[in-house]
Amino acid sequence: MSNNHIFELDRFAKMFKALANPNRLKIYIRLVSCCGPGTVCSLEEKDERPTVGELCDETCVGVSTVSHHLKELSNSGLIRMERKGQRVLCWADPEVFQEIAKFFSI
Amino acid sequence: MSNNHIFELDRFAKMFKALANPNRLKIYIRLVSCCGPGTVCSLEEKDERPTVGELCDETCVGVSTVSHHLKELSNSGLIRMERKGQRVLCWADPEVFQEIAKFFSI
DNA sequence: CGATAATTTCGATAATTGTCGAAATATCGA
DNA sequence: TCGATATTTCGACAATTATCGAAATTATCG
Repeated sequence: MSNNHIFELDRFAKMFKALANPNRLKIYIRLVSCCGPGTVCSLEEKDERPTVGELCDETCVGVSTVSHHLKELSNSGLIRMERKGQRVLCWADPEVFQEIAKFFSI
Repeated sequence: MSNNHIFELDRFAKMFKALANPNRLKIYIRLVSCCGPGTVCSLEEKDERPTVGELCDETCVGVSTVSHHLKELSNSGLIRMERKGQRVLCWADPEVFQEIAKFFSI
């Protein structure tokens, strides 16, 4: 942030936009808490990754809305999604998380 | 983030929303680079704080738009503004910056 | 194949946003 | 008080967004 990087303004703005909705932020925090850097999930325990339906239950918002929010989080690069049979597993991208952390470091 | 805080979801979402527009993000980065934590400006050299007009020149966007963006950044808590004669000085709130940094720390 | 379950897409609607130029307001200096 | 400069407010408009339920899609299991 404070260094003279040619800065990927639009990319970061897009990520912040993805975090600008309380429901999406809630989802993202949920995904970081289970699958962020430093968690077991981010290494091996991929079973911890929640599905779309589980996130839907937790946020108490319509499933189509959750699906839409997840797509936006995914498009911004913050999270990843992968089909596993009938379900789609979601997790926060640890490297991108670190990138933002670095953004906010002096 | 990873600790069990009762989390101020809406407040943070609002701050991220303020950063979700490229022009506002640009302004915020500008204000952090001169008036953020660790900079001289945040301590004593308050003369470094840019005015609305200066930010307008740097962003190449209409003055009313810049004024509007600054208000939004200010409303979210990210920046502070203070009238000094004819001009209004702007700077990033160092404590809030730290708060976000902490948010993105493990 | 047919039924069931999970997820996405579609279509719609109300609400919000980014931007501008013009007008209004505030402050200073002479 | 008048004129110049800086900033905010106003009014407008096109674009985007959050949300929902219904329909379509994808995958699993008998």
